[in-house]
Amino acid sequence: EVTYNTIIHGFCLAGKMEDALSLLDKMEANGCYPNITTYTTLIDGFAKSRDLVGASEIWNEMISVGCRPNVVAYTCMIDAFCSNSMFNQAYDLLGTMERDKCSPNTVTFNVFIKGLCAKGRLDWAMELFDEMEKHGCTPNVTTYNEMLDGLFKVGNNRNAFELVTAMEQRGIKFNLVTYNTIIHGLCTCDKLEEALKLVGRMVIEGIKPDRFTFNTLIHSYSKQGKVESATRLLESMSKVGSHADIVAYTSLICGITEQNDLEAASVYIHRMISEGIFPN
RNA sequence: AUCGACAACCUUAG
Repeated sequence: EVTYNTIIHGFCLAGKMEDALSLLDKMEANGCYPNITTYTTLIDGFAKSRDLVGASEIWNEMISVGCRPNVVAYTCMIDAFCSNSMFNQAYDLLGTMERDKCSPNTVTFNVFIKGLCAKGRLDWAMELFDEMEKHGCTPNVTTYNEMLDGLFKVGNNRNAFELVTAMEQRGIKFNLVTYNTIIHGLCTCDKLEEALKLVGRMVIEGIKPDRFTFNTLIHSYSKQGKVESATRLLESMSKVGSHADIVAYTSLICGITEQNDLEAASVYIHRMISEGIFPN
């Protein structure tokens, strides 16, 4: 079963849900019984493909063969509802979990909060954020990162920075994503100097800026017309082990093009191609 | 009172 599960997981990651399903059929035909992991893998795959019908079909099959959903299965199904913006159904399922003596955990709430944040439903996300403690689920750094990102993206920088302060007070260690999220938030409101200060701070903390960090800054510099700085950043990436990728080049080239410097733009297009990165 | 191996959450351009 593990072998089947692993391959099914591979198909799900590739978004090839038809192949995943035919493998499920095959495993059943060969006398292998799908287990809870098989079902959660498939439900998660459908959730990520935003295919609620597919997810529900697996869910129903799981129930009909007498396989009891566990916390992962419920969480994946909540994810499926959330990716379809069906938050009321997701919330109902959260209630079902409690009744089913299958308590949600921090990941369950994180999935729900992520879905709400993705749709700008920060009001509801903040409620859940408060509510999860009452369910015995402590927000972790991922929870905070999701909330921060959501708050910045709806332009609620004030609450975002309050949350940053709260994290510091509660001793939540910032990770790479935390820094990248805040840096992105600062860049979005053109506070590039503040963003650079944070880069300095993360380095001091021993956290290496990655391509998300660089790309965010390159985009921001390009947008502000500071193409030289953007270029310098892109050039420096390889020195710290992050290879410039399609996002870095696209951001820089957009900036250069804004300046009507088409020759420079074509230089970078050729360079990215020579590095095996093809413009899309 | 679990041999081991498989499943769920966060950040970047367009």
